[in-house]
Amino acid sequence: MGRPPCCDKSNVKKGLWTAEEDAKILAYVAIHGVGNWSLIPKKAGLNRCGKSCRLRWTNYLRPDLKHDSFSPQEEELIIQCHRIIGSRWSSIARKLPGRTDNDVKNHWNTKLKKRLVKMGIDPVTHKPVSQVLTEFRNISGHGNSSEPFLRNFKTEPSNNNSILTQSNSAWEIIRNNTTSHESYHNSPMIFTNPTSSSEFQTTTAFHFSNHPLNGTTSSCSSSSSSASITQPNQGAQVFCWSDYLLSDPVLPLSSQTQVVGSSATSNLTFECSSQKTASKASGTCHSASSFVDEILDKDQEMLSQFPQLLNDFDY
DNA sequence: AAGTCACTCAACCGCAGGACG
DNA sequence: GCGTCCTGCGGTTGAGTGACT
Repeated sequence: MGRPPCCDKSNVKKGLWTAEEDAKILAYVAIHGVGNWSLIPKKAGLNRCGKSCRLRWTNYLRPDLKHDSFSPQEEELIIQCHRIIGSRWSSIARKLPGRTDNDVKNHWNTKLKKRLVKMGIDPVTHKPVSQVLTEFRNISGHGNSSEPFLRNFKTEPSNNNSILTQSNSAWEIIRNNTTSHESYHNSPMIFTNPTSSSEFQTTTAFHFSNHPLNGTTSSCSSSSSSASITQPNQGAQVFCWSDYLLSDPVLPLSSQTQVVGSSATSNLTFECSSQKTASKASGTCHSASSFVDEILDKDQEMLSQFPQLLNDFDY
């Protein structure tokens, strides 16, 4: 059972705001200040949802907002921030005085993303598209582009943007070419750590072509500046990935409790720079850890290594 | 001039988390 | 601990508008 609606939607006005409605909001806020948005429509004489009033104030009426176009410096900052933290628009907007998260989000989606695509840069990973595709091919271990999920990666040599005209990014193509089950069983899943900068960006790909559910073995690889690209089955350290599947409702328990390490049944490897992770991964399975724990560990590791990078953002 | 298309951006939606009783 | 309310957030939608045919 979901939450009840914040207001009677059948009786509230929707759509664009009139100057009169704006004036009512401004007058009310000037006297009473912001807050208690659910009461404002009634008190200010507006036939609007309180949430809508808050949004109108936050995104348009606030006196500290800029309404001019984005400067090149602001655009550069958005791109840099997006590269580091991804689509956390509110955090990015806090770096841009006078801009709202909605402004930043819209500007990214309508201008900056397309600009990067035109430049041949994947707007998700902020890497050159060619590099993303090369890494994908390498990581997947499927150099043969006749693989169904790789067909879209065939590019016209004369048109560097041919891929991206079909979708927003190589990342999306990868996602779009996999159903949820395909991604589990047949296709690589690539994760980009949103808290990493360009220099420290970590792209991790898990290749489940030999998922236990298929009755065979599994492979996994990770690539980053601090963790070099490792082809499946070539990793130096054994990664007990099945630990992370213990609570996976999709998988039968018997398939999830695969033992690796000395076991020959798994070829899965995971190379990483974290000593903590490495020690955890070497030999013994750490069944108490979870995938989330691993990500948090990674965040902590990054925080300790590059505190000045992450201090700029609110988490 | 009229119709179509593409783009922009204001606004909406649903979800999550915190505060509070 | 639980339910409710409020607020913040990110994704998505659709009206408005200009460019193009």
